[in-house]
Amino acid sequence: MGATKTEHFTDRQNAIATLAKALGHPARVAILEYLMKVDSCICGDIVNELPLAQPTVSQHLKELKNAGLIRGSIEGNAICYCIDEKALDKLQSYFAKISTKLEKKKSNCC
Amino acid sequence: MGATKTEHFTDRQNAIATLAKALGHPARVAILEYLMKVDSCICGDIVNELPLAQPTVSQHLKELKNAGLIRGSIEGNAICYCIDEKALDKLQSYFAKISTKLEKKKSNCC
DNA sequence: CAATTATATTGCAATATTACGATAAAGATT
DNA sequence: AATCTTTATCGTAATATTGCAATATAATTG
Repeated sequence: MGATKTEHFTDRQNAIATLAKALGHPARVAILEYLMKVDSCICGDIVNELPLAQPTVSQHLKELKNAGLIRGSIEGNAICYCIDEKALDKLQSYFAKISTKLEKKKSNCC
Repeated sequence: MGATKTEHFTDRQNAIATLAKALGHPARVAILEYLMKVDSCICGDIVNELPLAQPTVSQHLKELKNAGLIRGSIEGNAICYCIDEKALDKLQSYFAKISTKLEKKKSNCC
């Protein structure tokens, strides 16, 4: 055991979980926010912004990329990372939908 | 190593990461959606809805509760779980803010 | 082409998560 | 009170994550 039983859940549930999991670490939230802050996707220097060693940051970037939250394009010998809006829109619309549904119900319980 | 260095990040970043992490497993997304679907917070039978053993579900519920996404109240010998709207509003407004910011920028890169 | 710069990968240790059987706890039912 | 129902906890195995030093890779500069 120890491995998530993804096959038992819907694609949609797995997709949301994958995105959420990618943001389930403060370093990755910080990376996202840094990419938001700088106007264009400044290449590099994400490492300098974070209180973590370069290999660790590289790994977090990889996870964000695997989840589809950021893209990286080679720019000389540096790499230019930027946010993938589609993934964030997915999260945004998911939670927006939930919030409006909750609004309607105004929980008749607890 | 292996432990997240939360102390190096802002409270806000940690808070978002905690909520996101809690939804970083499809079973917990499924639980949330089930609680949305049933009108009132039906007590019990979450176990029957999920393809996981009872102790596993109990553990997932605990994590959702610890993250503040759900609340549980004792109702006889059963327990009535329901969504905590505040936590979901936090996520909703976070991603809404990000989406509008991204909209404005229309990424001048990559 | 040697040295530098920027990022990725490897390998590994520490810790966390996932899953479940067995069992406990606590109220409900008979 | 004995049993049933419902949920939690314990113990444990399998796997995943986090973090970093060392090293590799690849483009850039001198």
